[in-house]
Amino acid sequence: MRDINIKDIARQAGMSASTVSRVVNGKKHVNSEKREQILKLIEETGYVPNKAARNMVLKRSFTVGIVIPDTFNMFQRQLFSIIERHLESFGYHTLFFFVKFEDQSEEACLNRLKAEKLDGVIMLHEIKNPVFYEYLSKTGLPVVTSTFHYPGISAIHVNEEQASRDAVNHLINLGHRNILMISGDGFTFGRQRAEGFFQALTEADIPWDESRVVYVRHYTPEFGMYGMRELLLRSGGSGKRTWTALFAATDELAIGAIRVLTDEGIRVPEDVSVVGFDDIDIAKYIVPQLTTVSQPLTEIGERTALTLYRQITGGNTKGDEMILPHKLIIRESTRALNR
Amino acid sequence: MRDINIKDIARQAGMSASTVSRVVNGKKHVNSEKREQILKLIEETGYVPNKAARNMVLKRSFTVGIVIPDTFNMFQRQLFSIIERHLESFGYHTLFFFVKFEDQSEEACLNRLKAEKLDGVIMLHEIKNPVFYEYLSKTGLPVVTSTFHYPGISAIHVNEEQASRDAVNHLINLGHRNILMISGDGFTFGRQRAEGFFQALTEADIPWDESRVVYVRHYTPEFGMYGMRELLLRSGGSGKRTWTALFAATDELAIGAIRVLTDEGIRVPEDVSVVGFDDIDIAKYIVPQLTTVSQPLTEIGERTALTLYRQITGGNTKGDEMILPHKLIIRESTRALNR
DNA sequence: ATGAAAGCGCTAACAT
DNA sequence: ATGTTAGCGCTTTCAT
Repeated sequence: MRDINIKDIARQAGMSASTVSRVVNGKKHVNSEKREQILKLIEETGYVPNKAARNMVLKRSFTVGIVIPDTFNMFQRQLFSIIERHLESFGYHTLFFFVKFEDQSEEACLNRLKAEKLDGVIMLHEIKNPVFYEYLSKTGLPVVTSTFHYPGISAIHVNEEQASRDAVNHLINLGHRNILMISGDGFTFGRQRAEGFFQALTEADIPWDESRVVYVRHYTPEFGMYGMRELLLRSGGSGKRTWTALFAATDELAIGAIRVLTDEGIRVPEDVSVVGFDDIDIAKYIVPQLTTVSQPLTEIGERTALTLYRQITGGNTKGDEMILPHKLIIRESTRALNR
Repeated sequence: MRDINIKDIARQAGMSASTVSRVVNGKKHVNSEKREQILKLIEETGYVPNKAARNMVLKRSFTVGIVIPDTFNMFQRQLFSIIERHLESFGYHTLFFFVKFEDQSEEACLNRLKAEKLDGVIMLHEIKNPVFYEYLSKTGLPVVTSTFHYPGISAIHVNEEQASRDAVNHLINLGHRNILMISGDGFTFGRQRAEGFFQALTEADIPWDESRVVYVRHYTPEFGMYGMRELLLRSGGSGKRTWTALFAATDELAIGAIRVLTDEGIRVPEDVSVVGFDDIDIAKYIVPQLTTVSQPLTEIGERTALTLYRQITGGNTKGDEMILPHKLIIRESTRALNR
């Protein structure tokens, strides 16, 4: 069945395509009787304007691209739902660009980006290839990065180092001094969170060396298990454990780590306190409820969408960096060191 | 900066747009020297064909729509990643249609669907409005439903009733007879899983009435908590507990339920055994590791993508229903009733 | 093997 | 207020 087009409507109404177009786009200067008639016809026929044709002549798509890792975690999953909702309320559709782990994926993503005539781009994923950013700045395409920062591009994020320091200080205030960390080497935030960890130790005059942190490949429970096992190995096995607290760069890492600890007969929080990061949805349901750093998900999503919208509609916010407040959420997985 | 188009390339190469088009689309009948020259030019300039123009003339978009609930859970999240990957390997892009809880969202979704000139649609969400299905069958648009079935539409899913029966039988075999269930009223699978629950009880000659199942609004941990509290209330509070096992229609429901049980001082699995459904990623990491029914995620994703691809490319598979095998995964959250 | 020309469905400038 | 017309960037006959 051929879809019906604007000319079909025009013909059936006995008017021109222009008039139909005006009605469809809610323009002024059209007789209200004719408007009604056309609207009725549209309703009856189920006519919907062909988007490709529309995009072509308008040279835009009313669509915003969201660049997100293929393996997006629950934090990102929640974030993009919020962003998608806000964008929709601004009248934009959302097109996802899943970046896979493979190298050429970034390039493929860029090519699709070019072909789409997007109105703007939101990046929830830290692309490595500088060509990507060059293209964005060269074309002047509105962009905002969410949860990380790239020079010259508007960004919405928390202060990662400070947030980590707060998490670690919570542990220190609880009396812990021998603290380990699992982080990842994939993205900037992994290094920033580790940096905050070291800063907190330094400020508390706790001696440390690099071996206190293990860097894993992905921020998933599975890699949390790997990281925890490695840390256990480094510290001479669970029998000779002298450390009493663990900071994980993401909640999912923490969940994996807790799994290993539990299997080893090490109780959380009785034997070891654990802090995560992100405050993903399930953090408050699992046993033990996870103490974690909460990023203001809703606000990040809102501000990201709004900042992009402002850029698209001309308010020049390009390059602004917005740091939103994080919050330490103390739950059951941490407690005072009993000694 | 204006994006460059096919004419720019043609002019720079001193050839016609037709030739460039042939090269871009890998057609025969073009001098290999000229082909090289054009390819080089494309490389240098970073030219990418305008998708809207291409879609318009071709009357298709090489894009598949995926209809998915706005609040998609982790199971769906994993599923759609797999589907997206496969579709991409077939040369199709993916466009997401998030259906929100509000009523008019389904209609809005249908309108967008119409405007997009999609090559096919995959539904991971059970749309209620019959107009939706009418449109699909009227246009002959390839469609596959995944994880549920609608008459006349190709479907890939497990046998929900049987899977539930298996889960409940596992509890029964462990000696449990007083078993409760949390399900949802939102979608068909919620009713099917409850149906399987009742069937298993009947088969084991365990008397039951409807009050053994509580139906909650969403399949989330939060609603798992509500459901568990309601069940506790119905059975006279945690003090007078006589039931010993719980079947939750999704793992997320189970996680919320376990949270409430833990808060009430009821231990899992020592006091109460819990079975979930879906085998979401974290099910094997949480404490206790969740016994659950695993849907063959990878295979469902593969078959869904493949079935749609076959429909698009003419192999007539329309209306086929494919039932894939589920598997009971026994972990730590269930154990034999000790009495 | 290549180019000229038509046309996809739509919007907007222009004319009336 | 409404219709006519041109043109968006591309593919595809149809000539040559």
